[in-house]
Amino acid sequence: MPELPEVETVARGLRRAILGRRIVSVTLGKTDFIDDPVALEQHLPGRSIEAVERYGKFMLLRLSVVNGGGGVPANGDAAPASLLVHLGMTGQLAPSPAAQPCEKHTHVCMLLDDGRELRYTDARRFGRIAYLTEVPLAEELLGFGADPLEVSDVEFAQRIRGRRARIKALLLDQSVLRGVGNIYADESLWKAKIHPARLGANLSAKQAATLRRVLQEILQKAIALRGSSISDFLDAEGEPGEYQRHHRAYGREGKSCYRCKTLIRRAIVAGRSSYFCPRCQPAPRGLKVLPMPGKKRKKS
DNA sequence: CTCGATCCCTGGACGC
DNA sequence: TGCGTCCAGGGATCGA
Repeated sequence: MPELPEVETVARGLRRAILGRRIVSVTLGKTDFIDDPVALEQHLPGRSIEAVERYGKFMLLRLSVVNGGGGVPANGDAAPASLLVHLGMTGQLAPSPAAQPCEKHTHVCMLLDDGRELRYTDARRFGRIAYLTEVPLAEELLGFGADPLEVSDVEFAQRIRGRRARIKALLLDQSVLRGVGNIYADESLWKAKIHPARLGANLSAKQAATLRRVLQEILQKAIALRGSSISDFLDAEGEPGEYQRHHRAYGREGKSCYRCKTLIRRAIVAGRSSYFCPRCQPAPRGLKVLPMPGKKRKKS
């Protein structure tokens, strides 16, 4: 489940592996998660990858302007463009030798000028790929919130304490903060001793400041350990991350809290499994969060 | 504004 | 072994 640290890890790996490489040709598999598949086939070949950036959970592969020997390219690629990639739940983007058989669920193959292929595989296809020129890209990125690693104390407090939504929902909301997902939301709330169902507006200034600080510490540490590999996250070198060993809340239902030994519980908050210590992270008064609707099925 | 429900998708876990 | 069922979750969307 690639969140900010995992995406940052992949982006760093790609920078080392494919920067400056030219895309020779593109082969597509299933394309229902690609904005405009034809645009990839038309506009990627001939361009080189000039930069790899991360924006929240997105990666941005900056493409060179094509200038094939003097004239304006026939396909109009004389303007800057980027390949926007979201890994969704199960997406992987990594180079492989072209001779190596493709993994199952490989949906995009970009042959590079050094005999490798940059391949995108994604079993569930919750990811997204889009070829975008400058203006559409800028519009695309407009709606996103602050970078959690950069956000100031004041801005963080404004974005959180000005809202009556649950803090868990706010942390997951990409228009509030870009890049935080379920794992790092739960980890930071545990470390800050804040219950996920608390309302943003009800956090004290001190709690908001603590939350911002621990969120940044956790994200930095997770990046240093190359992300969390829960089920199938692999970086651009095909290696798993290590941060899952440091999880204190996420996925630890029924295990004892590292601080107080109370058993970690799970509840659905903001529509997501949320793990917390019921003692360290006291529930807000009047909380109506059904701790786990049992085996709730579709209503009959 | 905020909420929950629903859908997308497949692999893996689990029950029988 | 093999089936059926449930579940995970980021994000879009829609109705309450």
